[in-house]
Amino acid sequence: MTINIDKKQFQEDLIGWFLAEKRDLPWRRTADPYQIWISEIMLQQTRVDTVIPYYKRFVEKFPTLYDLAEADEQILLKEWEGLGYYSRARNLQAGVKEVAENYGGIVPDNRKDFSSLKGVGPYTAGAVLSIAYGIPEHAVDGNVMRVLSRILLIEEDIAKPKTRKLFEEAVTEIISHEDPSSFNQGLMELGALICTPTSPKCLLCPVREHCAAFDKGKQHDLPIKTKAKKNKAMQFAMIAIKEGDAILMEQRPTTGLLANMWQFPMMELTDEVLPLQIEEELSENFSGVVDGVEKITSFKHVFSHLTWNVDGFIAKGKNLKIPPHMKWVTAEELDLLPIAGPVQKMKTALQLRGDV
DNA sequence: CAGACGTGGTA
DNA sequence: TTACCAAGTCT
Repeated sequence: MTINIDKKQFQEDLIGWFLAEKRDLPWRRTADPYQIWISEIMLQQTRVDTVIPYYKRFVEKFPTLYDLAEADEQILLKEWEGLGYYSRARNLQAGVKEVAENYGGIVPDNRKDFSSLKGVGPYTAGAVLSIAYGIPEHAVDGNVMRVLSRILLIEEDIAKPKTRKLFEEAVTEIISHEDPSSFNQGLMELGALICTPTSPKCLLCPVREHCAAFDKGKQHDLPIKTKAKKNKAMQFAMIAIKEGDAILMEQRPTTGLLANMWQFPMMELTDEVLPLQIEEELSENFSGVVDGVEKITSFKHVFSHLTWNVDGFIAKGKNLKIPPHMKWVTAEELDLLPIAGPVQKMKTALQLRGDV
């Protein structure tokens, strides 16, 4: 591709602006590749304001790479609770363990080795290598594609995986070799503060004079991005089964949605269900007695790709035979289990009633 | 490659 | 309310 900008001047304008205007973020106060790695994983598809408190707690709880490598997965997931995309946490720990075991605890300083780690894709590899080690590697995220699509007037669909390579080539071409860290971060910071998806602040832009879209008045038409499809709805009954003070919880499978997280036992519904039907089905499933089923709440939880419509019930259990992925917990133990959004809503409903 | 994979903020 | 988004990666 042909790039019609003055590279040297562009780098100077971008980096100069970044160094003067950059936000004071927690992960910009460390030079530790491990901590920078954590920040990049947390920031995937997640807002800066959301990440800040999680990042602070996380590095305090797991200050060194070895602290995380040795951490119990339930503790780890509990720290990640509410951040979403939970496989990021488990992949991060898998990556950290590999560094501890195979790299002497030193985060690899080259793309080939670092990219081989779980959860480290092309963006994260470039981000950590450039920010932590000052290596001139591309780090192309959504911000960078939006910013460069405007500056270079690139009209490819950024929703297509193939397009990212085009931007990686562009960055490789124009990245500063004197300060690749500020260059990459500057591109992203510009996307976050100035070159925003809607209403870009072009009059405040430090690289306006390099921008082909601004020159042609097309900044509002870029980037080109095909829209996502809408998600599907599912119906569930979520049942809080109590035997005395103990409450029954189940752990989700090790793969897929909310992997290894905990929840109140759930039944997928095909249509409207009555408390009596729930009693029958559960009594049969647990080879015991489940009765006193009562609906206590109803809510909707929207994930990125699907929606759960949940009816929440309470019930009493006697002499239940439970499978290995379930366990009885006290209210205190319940607070230690990692649970995701919909389960949080159910737990809140129970707490309001004084049931847990 | 298309779809799975969370959450909370904003228009 | 609907839709889109925000520093992506894995299968």
